Amino acid sequence: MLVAVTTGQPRVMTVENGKALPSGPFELGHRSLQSGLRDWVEQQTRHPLGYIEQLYTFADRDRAGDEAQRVISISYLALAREEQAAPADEATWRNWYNYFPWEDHRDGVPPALPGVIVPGLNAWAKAADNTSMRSERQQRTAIAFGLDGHGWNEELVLQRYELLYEAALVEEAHRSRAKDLTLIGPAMAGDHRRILATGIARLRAKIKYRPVVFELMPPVFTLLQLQRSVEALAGRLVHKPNFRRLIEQQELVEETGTMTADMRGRPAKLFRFRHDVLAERAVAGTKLPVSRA
Amino acid sequence: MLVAVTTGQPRVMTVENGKALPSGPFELGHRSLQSGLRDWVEQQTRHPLGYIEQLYTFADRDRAGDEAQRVISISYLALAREEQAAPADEATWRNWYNYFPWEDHRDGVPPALPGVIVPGLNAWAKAADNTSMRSERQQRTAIAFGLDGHGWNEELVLQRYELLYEAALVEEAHRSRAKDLTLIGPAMAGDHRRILATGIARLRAKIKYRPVVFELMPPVFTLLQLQRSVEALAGRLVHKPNFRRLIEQQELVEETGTMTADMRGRPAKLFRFRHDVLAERAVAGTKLPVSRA
DNA sequence: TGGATATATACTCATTTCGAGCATATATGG
DNA sequence: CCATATATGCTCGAAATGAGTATATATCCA
Repeated sequence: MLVAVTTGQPRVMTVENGKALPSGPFELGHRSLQSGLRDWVEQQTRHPLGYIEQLYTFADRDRAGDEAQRVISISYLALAREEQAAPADEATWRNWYNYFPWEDHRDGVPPALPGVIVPGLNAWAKAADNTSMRSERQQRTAIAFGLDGHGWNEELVLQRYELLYEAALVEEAHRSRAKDLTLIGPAMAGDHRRILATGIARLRAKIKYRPVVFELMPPVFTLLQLQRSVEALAGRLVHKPNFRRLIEQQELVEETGTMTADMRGRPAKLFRFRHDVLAERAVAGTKLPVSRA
Repeated sequence: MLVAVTTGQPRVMTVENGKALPSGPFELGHRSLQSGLRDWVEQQTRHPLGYIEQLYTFADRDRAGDEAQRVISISYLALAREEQAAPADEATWRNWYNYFPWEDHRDGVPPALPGVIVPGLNAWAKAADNTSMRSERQQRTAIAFGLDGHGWNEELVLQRYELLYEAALVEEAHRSRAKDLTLIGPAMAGDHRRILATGIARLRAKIKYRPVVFELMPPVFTLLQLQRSVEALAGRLVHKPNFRRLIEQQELVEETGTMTADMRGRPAKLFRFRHDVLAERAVAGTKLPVSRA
């Protein structure tokens, strides 16, 4: 799962007309899985890769049809700067909110939430066999989707996807697509959408305590651009003065001396990431003000 | 990697006379890797498993000698209550600080740190080829081991182990064990000690925001016992009143109504974990006051 | 030319959280 | 009865956090 941010939107590299994440067989002859992966992706996409992190290893039986030969899939999260050349054939960048329309709260609560999802999940909860199961489904729904006083928690991406899967509100949950339910968002091959949800959750958690956003930024940027990137990933807006306060007091960036031009509004200072903090803080922690309740 | 806490010490299940972590081939015929693992461990150790989490998947070439057939190893972290019957043959619980004597700061700075480790790492740093490499090694050492004003960070277990490995201060780093260096702590088979370090780091990070400590506690416990377990894992002491404040104000536990007896000092209330918070908070977050700087 | 508008940047303030110390209560052991 | 060990409750100041306000400097367009 390869992520970038452009024009204020989080993008993910897809293949097969947006129906799958890039994947490939493991090549022998590399020192490690990571280096093998890096070579493979850079060759496929002509993008230099920044940060790479392992997501999860699957070997579940119901993934591939046949029993005898089980495939082990190791999923990765990688960050890149999109700017450069177009991706290789077949591969395209897609806004990840295409696949998770309920996850973008930057312009308020997405219409699909009160419109389709909440009613659908309520119906699913009511359809449970007994009372305790019903109330458990109700509670999980309320926590995951921030209903009755629970507040939206942007990190619960995977829990939300799994609820929708259990409630059969996403296409992947159906073997045969006969149902006349309103299904939410386009499906992807296999469990690729689940991997996507895992990666988004991981990234949303990580930007709060590791300086990984900078892997997604161009070499030089304004503080507002940085803020927009964080907001794109988190799917929610942050308080501008507080954002700047945190960035500056942690000395994550330094001024380049130059300013933006050709923009609406007052020109902004351009900053660059202080790469020396990687040594100090990659390890020791950072914080971004994506609120926590 | 199977973890428990008894008599105030963090233990890990080992085999081969403490030289290896339990491991086994993947059995087909299970629904998923996790369920397969759970069955396997419960059968091997006769311990019911609580929490399970995937650690990391390796397939590095230098792990097994031969090239043609590469083994993929998926490591897991699992938590259990030790109380019950003795483990199966060959398997024994060991204090994990046997393998990482420099990680236990509950009684102050371990003597091995100023005695052997810091001098060893300094020598290694000085032996670097050029100035920038020297200062980089110095800085990594200072951050990881909390030297010159950096403060001890208990989560950097893996970084510390890797430094010691790079500096060839642990036995695993030597193919031939000819060197006359003072080597620190007993080695384990393959990269098992590295897996252990990864697991400890993960667990130390996790107890701060997820209620996983309770997986290691008996059904009923005092607040001090709970505190001692946290301290055992974290390798550092916590402030008692603040610890109690956090536990109580988050309503993680409830009184059983009974008290301890046969103890020195004033009898303490016994508590049990409120399992309902798993629904609310397993997902939404918790905090423990293991300090962060 | 002069608002309207958009962005940049600086400062303030109340609330919450956190780390640390102090005080008191109730047991055991001699 | 006193030393000691543990339990439990309270206070206080420093730091972090969330939210609001004010001012500066651009562009756009009537």
